[in-house]
Formats: sequence, C-alpha cells, structure tokens
Amino acid sequence: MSQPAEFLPTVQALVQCYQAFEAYSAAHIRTLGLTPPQFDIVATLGNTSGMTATELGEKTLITKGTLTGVVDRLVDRGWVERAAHDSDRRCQTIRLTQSGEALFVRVFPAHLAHLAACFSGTGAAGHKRWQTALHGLEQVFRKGTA
Amino acid sequence: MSQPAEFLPTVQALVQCYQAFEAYSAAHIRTLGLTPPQFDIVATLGNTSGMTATELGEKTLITKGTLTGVVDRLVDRGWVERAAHDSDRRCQTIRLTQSGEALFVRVFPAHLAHLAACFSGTGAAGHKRWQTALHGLEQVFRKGTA
DNA sequence: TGACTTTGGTTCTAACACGAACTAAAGTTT
DNA sequence: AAACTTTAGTTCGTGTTAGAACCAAAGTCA
Repeated sequence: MSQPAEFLPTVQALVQCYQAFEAYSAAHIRTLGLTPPQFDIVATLGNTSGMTATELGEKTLITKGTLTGVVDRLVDRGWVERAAHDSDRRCQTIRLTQSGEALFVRVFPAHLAHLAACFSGTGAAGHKRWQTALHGLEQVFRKGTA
Repeated sequence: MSQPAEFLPTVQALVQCYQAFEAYSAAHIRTLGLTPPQFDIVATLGNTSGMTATELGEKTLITKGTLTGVVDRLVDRGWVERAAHDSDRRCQTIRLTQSGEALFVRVFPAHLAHLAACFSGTGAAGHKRWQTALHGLEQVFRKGTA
C-alpha cells in the first residue's frame, strides 16, 4: 500500500500541470470568441459530415445534459445545425453550417499554432516520456473506476 | 518547432489522465456529501486556525468571485465561519467550525484512503517518474503564460 | 491632510457541470 | 399485437466557473 507522502505529490503535480494547460489553452480560445467546450465541439465536428449528439458527447466528454445547452448556443450563433437522422427518428445529426466551417478553418489551425508555440524546443523523446507517464497514471485511476 | 502530430497526443494524454483522476476522485467525494470544491476548502482549512479568503483562494486555485459562493454554502451548512480579522478590517478569517472539524476528520482520511487504494502496487520509482514528467510538462505551459 | 492607487471581498452575468426525472422512439419478449 | 426494456435527447435543480464591475478599507504620495 502506498503512503500518502508518496502519492500526494503525484496527484498535486497532475492537478497543477492540467490547470497550467487549461489556463494557457482557455485564455487563447476566449480571444477567438469561443468558450473551451464550444471550441471542442467545433473542432470535433470539423472535417466530418456530422454526428449524433451521443457520439459528439463521447468524443468531447461532455455529458448529454450539458451538450444540449452548448449546442443550443452554437445553433443560436449560426455555426451548427441539427438535422433529422435518416433511419432513427430519436437521433439527430449535428453538423457545422457553412459559417461554422468557416469558423473551424479560422480558429482550429490558429489554436494548434498557439499550442505548438509553447512546445517549441521539445523533442520526440520528451513527448514519448510524457505520453508513457500519463498513460500509465491514467490506468491507475481507471483500474479503480472499473 | 513541434509538429502537431508530436504534441497533440501528449495533450490528449494529459487531458484524459486528468479526467480519469477527476472522475475517480469526484465520485467518491460526492458519496461523502460534498462537492469537489467544498472538499478542497475543508481539506485546506483542516488543521489550521483559519486564513483569509485570498490565502484560501491561492491554495485551492479557486478565484475570489467563485470562492464567495462556495464559502457561503459551507457557512449555510454550518461547517465554516467568517470571523473579523485582527488588524485589517478588509480581511476576514475563514475557519472551520466545531462541526466542520468533525467533518474534516470524517472525510479527509477517508478520501486519502480512497486515493491510496488505486495507488497500491505503485512504487517510489514510479512516483518519481510521474512527478518529474508532470513538473516538466507544467513548465512548458507556464513558459507560455508568463 | 487630501488625492491617488492598491488590495480584499462581494455582486453580477453568461456559461458549464452533473445527476435525476422525463418524453418519445426503438427494440424485445411473449 | 401488447407489455416491457432500452436508447436518444431535453429539461430541471443545484452548484461551480471566469471575468468584470463594484465598494470599502488600507496604503502611498505630495
């Protein structure tokens, strides 16, 4: 069994690292006129022909109750539309409008570039280590969840 | 300059790892009858003689506007109280009540144990690697913020 | 001391978060 | 076909979030 002195710093490091990322990323997204969940949805819908709300929720990790509201606001702004599903009348296809596609092209590469900027000077070896560490740590928590 | 193909998996791994932790931790905290921010505050105030709202916000990474509301609800439940500050009339000392102390004793060790459970089987070397990786990655984002 | 700036908290607005209850449309069973 | 169960989305209640505007108490300066 682990001692608190052992795993607490690990947990703190994770939380602080995530919040540093979130602060860095969200600040830029807001300058683009979007909230982080809105960006997430536009980015997910970009370069696709649309998907159901359930599918969109799975990809963005937004619960269905929240998704309704976020999509509503994107529809209000004219970036997204809900269309009837072909075979299943319970479903809807959520997709970008023309204007939404234009938004995607404008903000998605811009945000990638913003992220790329702070990774300048990092190499493939570093990324490999980060990914290995993070995947391992994730399994620690998933093991408990399952 | 990093290529997207290089850093995107790193960012995704961070987000997924954090969300796995958050889901694991928050689910348990809710069974204790608290929300994560509420737990955070009670845990921070435990074993102290109280602190100002600013100090509390710094430790918990909750912005002051949000803090007012979270503390309000804890005061309503009788776990926390605001007392006048000795020297500075702008400040207040926020501290646990008797009932809040009892809550702290009940929930804090319980949650630590819950976290410890999923870290069983991990060793000091693993924690060292995780912490090193996370601190390094955090610096990447802080560099951009500063 | 009077004017100016900073600091500590509150309030307000718009948005997100989760879970639970709900409706409608599919599927499944008998 | 009728009854039951599952699935897709919406709605609702409570709580969190960031940021901006705000007020009062300090602190600073001339």
